[in-house]
Amino acid sequence: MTQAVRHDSMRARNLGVVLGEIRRNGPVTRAALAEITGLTKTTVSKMVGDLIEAGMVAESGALRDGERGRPGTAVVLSGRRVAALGLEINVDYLSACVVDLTLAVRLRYSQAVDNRAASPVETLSRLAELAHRAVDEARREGLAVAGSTLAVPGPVDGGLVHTAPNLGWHHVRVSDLLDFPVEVDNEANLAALGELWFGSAPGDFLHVSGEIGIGAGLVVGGTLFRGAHGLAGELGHVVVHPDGPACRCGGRGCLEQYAGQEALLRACGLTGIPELLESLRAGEPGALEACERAGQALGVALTSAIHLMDPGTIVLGGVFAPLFRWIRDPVHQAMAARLTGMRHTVPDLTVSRLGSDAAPLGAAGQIIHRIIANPIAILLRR
Amino acid sequence: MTQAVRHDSMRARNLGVVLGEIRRNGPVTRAALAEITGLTKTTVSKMVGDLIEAGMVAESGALRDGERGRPGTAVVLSGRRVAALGLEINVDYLSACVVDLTLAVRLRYSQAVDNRAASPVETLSRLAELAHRAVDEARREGLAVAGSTLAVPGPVDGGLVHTAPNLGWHHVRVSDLLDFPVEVDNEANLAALGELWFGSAPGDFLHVSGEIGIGAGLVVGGTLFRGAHGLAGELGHVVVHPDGPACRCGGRGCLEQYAGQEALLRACGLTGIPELLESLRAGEPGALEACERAGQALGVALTSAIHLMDPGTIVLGGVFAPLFRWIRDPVHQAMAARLTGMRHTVPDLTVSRLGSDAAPLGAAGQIIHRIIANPIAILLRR
DNA sequence: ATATTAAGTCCATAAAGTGGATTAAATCGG
DNA sequence: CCGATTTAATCCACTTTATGGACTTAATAT
Repeated sequence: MTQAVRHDSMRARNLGVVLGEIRRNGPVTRAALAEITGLTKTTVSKMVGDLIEAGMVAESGALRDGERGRPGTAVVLSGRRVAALGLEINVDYLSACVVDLTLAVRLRYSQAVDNRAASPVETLSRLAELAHRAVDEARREGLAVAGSTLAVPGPVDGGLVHTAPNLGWHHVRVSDLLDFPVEVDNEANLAALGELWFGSAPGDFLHVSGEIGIGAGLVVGGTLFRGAHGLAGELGHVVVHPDGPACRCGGRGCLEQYAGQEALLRACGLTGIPELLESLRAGEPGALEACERAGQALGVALTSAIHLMDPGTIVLGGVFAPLFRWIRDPVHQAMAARLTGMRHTVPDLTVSRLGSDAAPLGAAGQIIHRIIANPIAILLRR
Repeated sequence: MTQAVRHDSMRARNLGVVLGEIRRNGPVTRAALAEITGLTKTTVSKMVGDLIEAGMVAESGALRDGERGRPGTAVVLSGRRVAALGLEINVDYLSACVVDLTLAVRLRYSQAVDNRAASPVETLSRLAELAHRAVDEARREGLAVAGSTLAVPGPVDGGLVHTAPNLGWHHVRVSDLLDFPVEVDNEANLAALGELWFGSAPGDFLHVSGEIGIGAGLVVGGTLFRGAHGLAGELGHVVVHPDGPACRCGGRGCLEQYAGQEALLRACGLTGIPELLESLRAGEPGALEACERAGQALGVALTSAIHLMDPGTIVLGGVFAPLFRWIRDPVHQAMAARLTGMRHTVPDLTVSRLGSDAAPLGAAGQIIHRIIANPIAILLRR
């Protein structure tokens, strides 16, 4: 439902529009912003002044473009003051990063811990420690951390982690166990947003994050698609073969049974992804064939996903990123053979540059993007 | 990208918010609207006055609710003046309907024509005739038709019908061949919206429209999901069996090859849906088994769709509506067996009450809903 | 050196919503 | 049955925010 607009919310929204255009259009003059937004120069000037005062925007010198007439002074986002904290809990590590308003990564922490062996309380208290360290260090650099988001490997509904099978979590309400406010979201969702904001993906893509399970995040028009209950994107359980091997989800022939990390390693008799990469580089036939098969299955599942969700491009991330060289062709062939009749073009198949960093970056980016869309909260805080 | 708000657009938006709440909350008093929207009574009163003057809202008498204090006078949407035209071209008929602002169907026209035998120009000139008749008759009843939408059986991108295989259309730009402005959209999309606004579906569902092909429209939070190029929802080509029979799309084992109208009839050796229904009612084993198999395949495809798109409920429409009695159980069983491990609940499986009327109703409803969201265009026209 | 052009600021004005006061029309209690 | 209370709707002076034209500033062109 659309909300009513009042004078204060009009101003709040317009501040967000101006700040958003400053972000999109790099160094811009106030006059250009007025043109872009449709607001008057007066209004834009006043807003830019407020944003500068709040430390969110800075003047970046005169913009001499060779045209005649008085040159404008361009403004850009400033990373000096406002920042956000991105957190991730995964099976064998914790990580945190601090990102400023320009989306520059300012701090990065990582800690190897086996979280399967620990209780949610233990894990979260370790995480809190990491988070406090990050916030303190950020403050020493003059950054004010305006919010934080936590990525967890499992479906999340309104701050409640329903199940994170690989962590052994059930019904964990994270906010009850942390001493600072945090938003919680699914790792695959945040990884897709990370790819959107920090990677090279355009505004429409399906990001496949193959970790232990296989998740996917669909971004359409720069917005994450979440479905009715926030459970969309479970690519790992798309049916590849209705009579295939039983899956831990209760179904049969799910993609995870063909292209999941465990299935992949089992198929070539290896114990870890590093070993698999080594075998692939050595050209061992068993490893190559296992990848070929996994790629074909992934191509079949992606075909269904493309018909249903119509993504712009496909970005392979997580463990599929290092394996890209070897799975690209089988995936592409399986898709091309099935899709060309219905669509003029088969979606591009690309690889994520971010790998496992995508989720915490997306987590921090989510806060930053919310601030840029609605900077009034920061203005009022001062 | 969010647009800047100015005084005029603030008013335009708030008018839409007020009108939307009048629609949602049935007969409401001005005071209640002020509470709901967060605007003041003064503002709401002024807007309701304007909307009444434009004939979009009417007072519906005093609302005596037994509470003490002065009773309010309730207002409701008025269907007196504003209306929209919904049009449909399908393989063997043309249809048109006029719907007023309250979503009451005021006029309905239908014409049996074999559109496969006709050129797009012929078909569209017949359609124009039907449309003009509808608009004239509506005017005689005091209705002003504010816009129209046309449903076609095939993917549409910005007014261009790329291919409508069952009509034999290729690259038809409809607006060039009609003498009145019309929006064009895919039939499955509009059928889903018809189900949303005229049927009994809640705001989150996947509407499956099985006609010659099998399409689907996903509605999330009352909004249709279209994907990156408007091609989302091609349920008929979700892969059920990667090595199954070849499909006209170039793939193998698509759902259409198991549950499409042609496959279904071929499996039991019958020539039409009426005959199939008769056989089913007579309990003939061949027909029952064909339905059982089609239902299982549909259940497998829906399982993939649910994992990927997380719909609230599933609504079966088109030819699946009359077959519902016989396919419900196999579909449900196939879904339940595969889904229960991952989700607490399997989406409800319901049947559409609208059948083939869904698309033209959705077409007209789309115009009405746009007017309700942005009534300023109508106010200015007077 | 002067004309022209464009950027940014100033200021009076307009548009729209706010909030408290007022009037209207009910119910409640004695 | 009448006054007190309560809620609806309207009225009006005021606030917030954006507008638009005038003005100032700083560059290029002639």
